[in-house]
Amino acid sequence: MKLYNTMHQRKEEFVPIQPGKVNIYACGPTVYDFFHIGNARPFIVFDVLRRFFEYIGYEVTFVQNFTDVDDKIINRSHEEGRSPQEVAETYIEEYFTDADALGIRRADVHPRDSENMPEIIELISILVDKGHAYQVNGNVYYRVASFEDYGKLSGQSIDDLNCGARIDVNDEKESPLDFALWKRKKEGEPYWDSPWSPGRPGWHIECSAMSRKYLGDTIDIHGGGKDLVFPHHENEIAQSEGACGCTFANYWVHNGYIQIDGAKMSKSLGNFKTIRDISKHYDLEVVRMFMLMAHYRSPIDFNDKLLTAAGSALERMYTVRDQMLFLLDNVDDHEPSEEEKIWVSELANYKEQFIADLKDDLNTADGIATIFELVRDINSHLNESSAKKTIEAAYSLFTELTDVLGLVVKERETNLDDAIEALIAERQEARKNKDFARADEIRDQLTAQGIVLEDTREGVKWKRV
RNA sequence: GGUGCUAUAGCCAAGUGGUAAGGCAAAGGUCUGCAACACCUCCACCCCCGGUUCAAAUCCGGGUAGCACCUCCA
Repeated sequence: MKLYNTMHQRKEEFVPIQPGKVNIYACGPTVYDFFHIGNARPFIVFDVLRRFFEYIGYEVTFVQNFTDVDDKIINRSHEEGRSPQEVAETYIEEYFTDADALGIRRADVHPRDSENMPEIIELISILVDKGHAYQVNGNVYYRVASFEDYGKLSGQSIDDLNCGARIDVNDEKESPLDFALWKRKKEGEPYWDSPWSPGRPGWHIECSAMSRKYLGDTIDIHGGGKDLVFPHHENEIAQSEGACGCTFANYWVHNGYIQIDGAKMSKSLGNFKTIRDISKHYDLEVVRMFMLMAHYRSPIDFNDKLLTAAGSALERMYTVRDQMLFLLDNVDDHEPSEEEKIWVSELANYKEQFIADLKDDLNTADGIATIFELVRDINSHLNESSAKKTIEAAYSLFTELTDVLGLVVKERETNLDDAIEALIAERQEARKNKDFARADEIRDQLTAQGIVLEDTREGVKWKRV
């Protein structure tokens, strides 16, 4: 498995700390609102990374946090007139609603800041003891100058950063680059007791503390969106490595942005679209398809036209899946022919190719291309005279591959209203009597209801659109 | 100013030295009562200019255009 490691800015062969095992920490959402399509990308990417590692035989431990103590949540709670905890709780639930619809599996652990205060405070204490942090008036800051590797992930020197920094005025800090580990509470804010003051953690320390607690001092993979490289992940490294004196994460994996009209989508620019909004117009599986059709590090533009195209592509996968299920129900159980046996044995090439695609830095775009080659092969080889075993082999491979991507997950619909069944029967009767006007009338009527009819050699079929 | 990224068909998008995957859309065909699905066919001077090489979309140099980070942000 090769992964692009932001730390060294190149693809590297993945070597796990423990053979056969991989642990992954992905930065999760700050739960103060519905998440948007830009947030969704890393959730989907790391979900696929995890599924693929499992597919090729790794035992995966996957941790994704919820940031539930934060300025944005506090602001929101003031706006809504309820407690920060209630705001966080609400949006954690909403996260799962959207994530489920996107086919994102639950992490093994979804830790929250509020539930890990002892670990966060302990980590800050270690940093203070080691001289990497200092206290001023109940606030604790990280002393960036004490960590000589600072800037190694983002490829910048402390001097460069100092030079370009748009710094906030803060007399308490020794250097503008220093960042808060602990903030003394202000009026109306939630707080926890600590050796320094009643207050709350800064916005980088949680990930260091929770990664350490659940996965250990050194982990295999740490990931998130590209915009987290600096300062978030840079600061995490300073905290974690400053505290333990060892490497924090062996591989740093970052996904590219979603753009709107070529510009970054972000909450601050206000040009974002929430997944919840999109779900009103599209099945969210289409969004997943759309994301995976590009490599995770490429920036991708988002608009309705592209989403519609992704929907058509996904539909093609469903069509072949349903066709195989149909054949399995209707074909008799005879022995496969010699040609069929050869064809089945060659299916293994698709699997091999698919694995090679994803092993190359999780190239899902290539993986999907391979699946479409398989789709064409299936469509041109399987029919009502195929042997059941042959169809089963193709079906099993197809679902195996789409499962890795978390696509084609909806079950085939098999039930229709009696009224619609009756209409379909009436239409068949009309067609038999060459009353095509009536037949087309019924077909149009059903289309208007979202039921598309197809007259095939194997009989009439329907699907919902 | 510092640090990175991107530029491939109408649209999207893989491909990192051997002569352009895949999807969407359009066109022609087979199938169909007509459609739809499916299948077949068709669709690329790989941003520009130099260079290295038997061979470059792919490597090197120089341009041009766009984007991002350095500030909360996936």
